[in-house]
Amino acid sequence: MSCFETLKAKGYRMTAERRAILEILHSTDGHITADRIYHQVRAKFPKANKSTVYRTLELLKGLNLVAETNLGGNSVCYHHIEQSHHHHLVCQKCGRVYDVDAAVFAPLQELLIKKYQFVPDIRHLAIFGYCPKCQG
Amino acid sequence: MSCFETLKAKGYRMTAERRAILEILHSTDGHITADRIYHQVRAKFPKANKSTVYRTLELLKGLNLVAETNLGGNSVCYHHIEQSHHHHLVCQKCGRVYDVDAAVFAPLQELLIKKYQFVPDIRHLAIFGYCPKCQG
DNA sequence: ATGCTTATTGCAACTAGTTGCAACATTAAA
DNA sequence: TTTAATGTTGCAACTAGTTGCAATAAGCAT
Repeated sequence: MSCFETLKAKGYRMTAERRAILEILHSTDGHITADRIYHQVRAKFPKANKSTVYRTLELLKGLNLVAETNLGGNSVCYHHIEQSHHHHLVCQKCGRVYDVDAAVFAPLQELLIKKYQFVPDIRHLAIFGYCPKCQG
Repeated sequence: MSCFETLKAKGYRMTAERRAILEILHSTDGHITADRIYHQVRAKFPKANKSTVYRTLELLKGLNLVAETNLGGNSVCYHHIEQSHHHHLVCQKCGRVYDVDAAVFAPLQELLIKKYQFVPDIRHLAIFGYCPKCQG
């Protein structure tokens, strides 16, 4: 199901701004901040408002079409979800971001379900620490 | 080593505002937002500034004297670190917060070290999901 | 194509948190 | 106790993100 169909199926509407935001997310390799999305949307729709961008990202996040990740800077990053989920290891020293396969978290998820009857909804997690090059 | 000594050992100074903030953190059971700390400090020092509160919390966080946790509301929470570390399971439906012992994360930590040579610095983590009462 | 319902937008004002800078205050040393 | 060094504060202006509301426009039915 395409993003368009997912929106429609839930009674949401497809607007020019939303299309633009989805296109930006699709054409972006890696992460992008809300502010950068906003500026790109403005290039096409000069009077688009930032609240529209934030509200759209919030909506897409709720529909599981984009992932929101706090990579430790002063603003949150977004990216479009397609294939496999992955998480991030962020080095507190050098700032490098490493991708980790979601499978690594499977044991933790099972443990939380078994021990706490809590079903985690781990979508895009950033774990901070020290990378191989910055230890000691 | 007391908070006071930890600060002094690193060349930081103990001021009236810092003392007030530490007292508030110590006397608070559970979590408290920066804004609430700010208002309590103001009760004692009417012209204290919010940037002082934020800067002090940032400092204490760096010294591992307080933990910062995003519990999903619109502001981050703090609490003073004493005994054992623990993490949080936050229900996305009802908002309840459950404490989880840090030991639950030990296997994940080992895996990250072994597989990625990444040493995680998991201090206060919030995992979102659905609690026992809100499933289905 | 027209009209109706209601989702969506722009706006403006707001909250949470950050930053540069000059003034100030703690600490240790003389 | 005075002084010097520098850590800390208040201030004001800023960034990121949110919210209520009236105006607008998408999508559907006719």
